[in-house]
Amino acid sequence: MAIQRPKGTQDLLPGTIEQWQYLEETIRSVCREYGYEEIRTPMFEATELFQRGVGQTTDIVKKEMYTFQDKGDRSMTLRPEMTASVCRAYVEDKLYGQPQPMKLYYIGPMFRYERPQSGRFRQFHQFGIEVLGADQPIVDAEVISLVWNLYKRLGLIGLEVHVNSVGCPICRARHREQLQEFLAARKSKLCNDCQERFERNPLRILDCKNPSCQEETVGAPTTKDTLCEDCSTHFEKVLAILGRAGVVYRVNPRLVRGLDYYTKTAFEVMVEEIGAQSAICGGGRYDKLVEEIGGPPTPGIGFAMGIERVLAALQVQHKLPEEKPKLFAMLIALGEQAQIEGFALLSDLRSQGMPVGMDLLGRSLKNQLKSANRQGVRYALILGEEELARKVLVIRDLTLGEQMEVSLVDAVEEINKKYQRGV
RNA sequence: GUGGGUGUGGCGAAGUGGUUAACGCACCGGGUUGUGGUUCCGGCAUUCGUGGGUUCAAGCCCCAUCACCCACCCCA
Repeated sequence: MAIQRPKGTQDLLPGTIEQWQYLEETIRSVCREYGYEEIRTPMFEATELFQRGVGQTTDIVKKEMYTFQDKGDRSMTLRPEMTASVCRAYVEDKLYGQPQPMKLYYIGPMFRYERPQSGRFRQFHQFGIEVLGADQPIVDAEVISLVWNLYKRLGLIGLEVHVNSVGCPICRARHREQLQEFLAARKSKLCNDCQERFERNPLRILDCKNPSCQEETVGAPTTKDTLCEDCSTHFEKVLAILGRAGVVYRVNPRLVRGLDYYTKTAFEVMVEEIGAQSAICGGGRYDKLVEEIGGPPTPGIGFAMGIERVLAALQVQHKLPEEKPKLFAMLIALGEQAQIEGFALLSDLRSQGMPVGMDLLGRSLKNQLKSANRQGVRYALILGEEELARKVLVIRDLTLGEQMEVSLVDAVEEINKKYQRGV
């Protein structure tokens, strides 16, 4: 058996790569409009960065990291997410010394060692943004509204934006305590998974899909009941701004995010119809993270969006742009001399910005035309010995089935005219 | 890590023990000397993921193995 690509990775081939480019271009223009600048960080980092940044107790760190020893016997890890890296760069490159806040975005591959399934890969791609150095509720609203408007521009429908506040470390601890108290009596009625979650992550029980667990958690204390004054007003302000901006959201008091670093605002965007992994975006505020990895106390907020999942949603909703012909014209040269002259003509056309091609397989006139037609090329530029002798070029419109002759000296100009007209 | 499903040419897909492995699409070539899109003709799997086994005989049965898919956990 020939060598195969590693499990959970993919080759992006011509035909789909255009969809990626379209999505990336749309992302970049929305980011530009919101005043975000791109950041690129290494694809691997010291393992410790993720252990501290993402959190020792998370599944990502406990079982999903691609970790290896380098030749200097240092433990390195392929990045499973990028927030920790961006915060590391913020500290290491002293971005706190620049005008604040830093508004950054990234697009790139992430790596998690998991069993692949629909919408889940070992190498997957995320677009994300991070705002560092601003703690105002309006920042939270801007971040959420950026994704919202991106999805709107892409034409996605049927999305659900869930918003919650997980509070600061103080009220979060109180919530956890009250929740455990509430659930203690019902623990035996919960599913096995939830019984395990009881100690490790009781908040997650609220999110269990098991119907009986949902029943048992009715009336459980929510984050909303336990938020401190500061967290609660922050949350209210975020919601007010979002509402006025036209973002349709749902407050979901059961929304808890999996990564340890979140504080206050947490949110998630879901689409059904792309399979079990329906979250296409997740994010929130992380006011303690920069400090955690050794930087100055700095508030932060961001999100990560799964490129593959958004593409899947665009696909099922038929919102991807149609495939366009790659070439505008195809030169059909007959005879060696014509091939040499035609090749030079192509160079001229290309230098004017026109995408043009010619047969590279030595095919007959008939098969060259057939091939041009199948590729959806609009014009065939026929140059044979006869044309060459008369210093003319036949421009054949393959859509209309009509052709005209132009003198070779005027050819580039004539073709360019058609190109500019878009026909 | 756990459970289920699938594996036939570039793609889709017949075939459920018996001579040469349907068909469709795509691709390549041709239908007399330089004009495509329709049509016609031809080419394109010594072989059915891989390795064993059963049998006179296996793509079809058994075992193992690998790969992919889906779901759980969790997440983008």
